[in-house]
Amino acid sequence: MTTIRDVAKKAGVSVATVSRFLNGSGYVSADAAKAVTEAVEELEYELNPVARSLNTKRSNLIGLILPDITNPFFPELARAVEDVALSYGYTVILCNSDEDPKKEKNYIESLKKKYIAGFIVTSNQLDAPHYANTKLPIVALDRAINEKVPVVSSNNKEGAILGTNALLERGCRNILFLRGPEALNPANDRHDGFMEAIGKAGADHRVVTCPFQYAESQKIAERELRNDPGIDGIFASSDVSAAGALKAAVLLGRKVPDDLQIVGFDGIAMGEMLSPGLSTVAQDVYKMGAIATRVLIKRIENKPVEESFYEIPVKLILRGTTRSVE
Amino acid sequence: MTTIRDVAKKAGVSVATVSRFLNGSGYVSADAAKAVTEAVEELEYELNPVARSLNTKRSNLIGLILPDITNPFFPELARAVEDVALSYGYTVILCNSDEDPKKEKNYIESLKKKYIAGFIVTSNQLDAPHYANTKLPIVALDRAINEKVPVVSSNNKEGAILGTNALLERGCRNILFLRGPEALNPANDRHDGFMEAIGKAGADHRVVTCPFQYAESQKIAERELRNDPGIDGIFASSDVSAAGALKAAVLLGRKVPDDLQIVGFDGIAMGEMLSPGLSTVAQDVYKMGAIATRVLIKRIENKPVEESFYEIPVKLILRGTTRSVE
DNA sequence: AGGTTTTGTGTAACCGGTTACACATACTAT
DNA sequence: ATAGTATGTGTAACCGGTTACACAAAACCT
Repeated sequence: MTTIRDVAKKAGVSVATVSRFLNGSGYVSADAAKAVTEAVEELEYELNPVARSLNTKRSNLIGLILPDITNPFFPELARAVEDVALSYGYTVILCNSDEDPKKEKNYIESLKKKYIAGFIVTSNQLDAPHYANTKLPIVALDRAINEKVPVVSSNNKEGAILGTNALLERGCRNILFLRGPEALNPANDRHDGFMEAIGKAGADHRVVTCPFQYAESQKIAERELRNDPGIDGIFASSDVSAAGALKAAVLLGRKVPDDLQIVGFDGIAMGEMLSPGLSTVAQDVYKMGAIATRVLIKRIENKPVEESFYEIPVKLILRGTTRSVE
Repeated sequence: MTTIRDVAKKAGVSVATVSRFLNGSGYVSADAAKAVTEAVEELEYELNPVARSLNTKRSNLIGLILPDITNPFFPELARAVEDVALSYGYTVILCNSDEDPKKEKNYIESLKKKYIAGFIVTSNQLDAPHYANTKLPIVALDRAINEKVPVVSSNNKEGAILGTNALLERGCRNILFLRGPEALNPANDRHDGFMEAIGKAGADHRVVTCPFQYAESQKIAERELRNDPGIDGIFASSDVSAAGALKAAVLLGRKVPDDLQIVGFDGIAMGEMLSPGLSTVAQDVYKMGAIATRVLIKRIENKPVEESFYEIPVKLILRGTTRSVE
């Protein structure tokens, strides 16, 4: 392996000059620059990032902490993070936290020892005191940690209004809202949006808390549909819940979208595979990940960050679980 | 930050002794061990992995190279890899290759500089010459690189026989097989299995190549179903293709499973959300990832590896797209 | 001309570990 | 008693970079 000393010798300069040239720090004459460039070329020198890390106490590692990559929401996020990180020369470390603060803390501490450059943290938990102490650059998705940590999230409230109105405009007068867990910021924002839209329209409605899990959602939807056969619309706070509701409706023999219309939230790929295809309020997950990563890298590189709150617009996608509006 | 020198001073021994104790290498007396243990405790010393890496030229980083984490097959795999890696003290780096050999090569070379410990490589491409040169431990999923690289894969042929027989046993006499791309090992094994089972039964059949993509699969299935209304069974080489076929069938008004039965392959979570639920030959993706990681870590740690080929059994999951057998 | 500032470079310490080697002592075997 | 092995420890070089500091030459002042 060729080292910086080999390069220095070949170029007839000192290692300090080589290092300065390579880092663009300090003064280097044109002659020296040329000699170093040539030596690097000839020796096919490549800087050793570990040696560099050891004394700069920096690295190009980014930690991506998420509850579970298996959750259909996260792969696309991870993909975006990795794409952007790669394009800036960073490497992504995958951390499944299972929402367990202990696991999160372990990741943070063990990666800190590797001089990790920063973290992108996705969690459903509202608070996480152990992040507050961390001096490292962090960007959060969907949750506020403190004022100094930039947050990227979807325009959840607007999205819920969009979704609710889609049902109202298509004639729904008795809407079941499958809201997500109270502990989740986004779920609460969506709830606010739903209430606002439904309040304006003055339509009948019912709100039920429902985890973002398929089987459980199906069970809850079935119960609600049995209890109140008059329900003519379901707005679910996640596509997985919507899929459960759709399954329940089909099993109960409810005609979708003729008797019952359904709108989900998230826009995961599965939506189009269902029959009928799931209408949904789609988040631009890729964009969320990409922006979060760009913001993080700006922070890491001490470049100015314009804002500390980024709201990504959502988009209504209409498929077969809603009728066309007359 | 406390260093090994601080510990040495506090314990009244040399740094060499501390290092030997910490690594369990060389001789350390009981007295010295005790003193070092106490000093470590009191100073809350934690070893710096970067400094260690620099001169051992080793690390606890594992590279996970896969085509695209967004593909529903991979999140579970990634999860398994990360779980097992974590339990052995390793850290996982996520690499989306897009099946691009250039990207793969870049990942490998840039991670080599970080003294990465090994790679788990998942790819659909059959060959990858640049892996052959790498001296690093590698474990492959679903593809052979060379004799020295252990391979983990599903029992694809058996699975295809299982899936095909499930259709035959339920009365299918004219089966469409949506086979995957010729370039993929697993797809070819599944094809072999299908041909063997169908040959034994002597049933009518048709084989069509079909990418593992939803929209395309739907189109192909629709075309085939129109061409031959007598098709009473579809065996798809992936669940995504099966989902496309199901959609096509529903849109054409074919009754599933009464007129047409469908079996997929993979066992992704989406299968149960479809209506009717998708019968499928499920791979134990988590297990594949877990085994691959354990084998890799054994190789990294120079422990003996029993085999070089691990075949993970598949499991038939029957849901609504197949009838119950009389 | 002489003083300042800017430009340019090299030496050597340092980041925080590991380990080769030399040396010392204790235990065995003959 | 004596060589030979096992046990135990410390010194210092090394991994491959970065950077503080000292110093020299050139460029810019007034």
